[in-house]
Amino acid sequence: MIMTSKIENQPKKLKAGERILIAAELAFAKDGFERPSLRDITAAADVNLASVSYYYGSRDGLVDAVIIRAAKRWNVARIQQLDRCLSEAGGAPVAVEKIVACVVDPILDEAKESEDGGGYLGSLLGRSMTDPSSRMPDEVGAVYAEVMRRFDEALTRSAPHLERREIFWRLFFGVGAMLRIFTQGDLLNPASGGRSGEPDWEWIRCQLIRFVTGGIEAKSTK
Amino acid sequence: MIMTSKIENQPKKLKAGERILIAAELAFAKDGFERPSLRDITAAADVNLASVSYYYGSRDGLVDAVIIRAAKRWNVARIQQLDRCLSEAGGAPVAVEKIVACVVDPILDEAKESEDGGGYLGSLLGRSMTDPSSRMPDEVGAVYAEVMRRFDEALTRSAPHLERREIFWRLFFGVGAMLRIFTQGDLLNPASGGRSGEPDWEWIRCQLIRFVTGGIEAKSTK
DNA sequence: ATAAAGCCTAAACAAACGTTTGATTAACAG
DNA sequence: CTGTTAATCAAACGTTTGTTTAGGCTTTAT
Repeated sequence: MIMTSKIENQPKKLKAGERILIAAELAFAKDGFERPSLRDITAAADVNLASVSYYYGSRDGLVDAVIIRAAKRWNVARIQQLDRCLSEAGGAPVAVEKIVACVVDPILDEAKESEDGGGYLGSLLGRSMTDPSSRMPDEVGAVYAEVMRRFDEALTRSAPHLERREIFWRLFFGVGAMLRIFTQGDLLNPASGGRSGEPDWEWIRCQLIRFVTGGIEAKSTK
Repeated sequence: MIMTSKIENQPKKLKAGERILIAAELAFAKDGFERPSLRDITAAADVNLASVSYYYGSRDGLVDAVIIRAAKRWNVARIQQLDRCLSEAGGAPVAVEKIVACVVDPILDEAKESEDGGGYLGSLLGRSMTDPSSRMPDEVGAVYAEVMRRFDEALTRSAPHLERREIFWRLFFGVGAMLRIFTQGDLLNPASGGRSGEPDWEWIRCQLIRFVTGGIEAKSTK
């Protein structure tokens, strides 16, 4: 018989490899790359423990896969948004503020839309760049290099007062400022400073972009 | 006999509790709060494994102790430097740049002087604020609150264009920018961007301070 | 239908972990 | 000295870890 085996193939039923990836991404973002055990992850994904070895070879392989997937997703979105800005400007330099937005928006958007409101997925980025256990896989290093090259190119035109290495470091600092939103646990929740009911993503975004833009536009140390 | 028991009490021979703390601080800064095992740490400290339980109750207790020790050290230095600036200004508002220096210098100085050049001790701060496993102990939360209050007070006078919550968030971003120096592993080493022989701490410090100052002085979103 | 490949699973593996124990040694007070 | 407390130690405890095994099930191709 044909129909008996699987009743339906609705979106709920992904293959084990995918389900692991999704569960692992959430677990790593929440608790770091070290703490979640494969038993935790596979239980959440509702797959067998051995599937991790089958699909990713080892736990480290799974960590790499999660990082690669997220990094590509973010960096593709960054370059797309930058290209859009560049074509809109039609040859003229793009405002620094807009370039900064291209760097941070893909991350903030994803965090904003994350249903648990905590920006777990955004915090994954923070961890993937800060955790000692996350050795940057070569595959994703190349993607970052390309992104860096593109933004360096754009800022060379939009912030001509800066030296080359200053552009690099100030972008670097800007990313650090953004990561801080995610890596400080329960700061987006109420009771921090003001009694804001829920994290006001748009306000924070404005604040971040203005801060980073101000930092980049600050005068050179030449 | 009296003299036979201990030949000398030179600085090399600290008590086990201290030696654990020192070894653990280095290990946690290098590899995060999760990875180093108590066997690694006690071996490096040249003490018995059970000493951790004896002095700190548990592994979590040791993590807390390391964080508390470092956080107090840094925050005391920050407030001291701020007080010095305030008294030098003699009632007038202190330049934003100087306030920023008070926040970052205690960390940068310690990293600079760290013999292995990698700023491991500075990276400990980054981890203590980013790692999911490092729940901020209450004892150190109070210290941070005091530091925050003092710097908020100073910036209210030196950056009067900002709302209260803007001051908070921009300081927050500034710390994130600083942390980035430490949490990106081998970026301070050569082969990154320029072929600088060794990390030029003074240049990086200037760059960081200028970036953060520019971010804080950027116009309000009011 | 039969074979082959891909996918999934329960069970077991050895290794490493944090913690506890009980005994031994050092420090010190009366 | 004697007695008491603090500090250190080797050894073992019970869990939990990532990984492997061997086999069953499903799908695809011949």
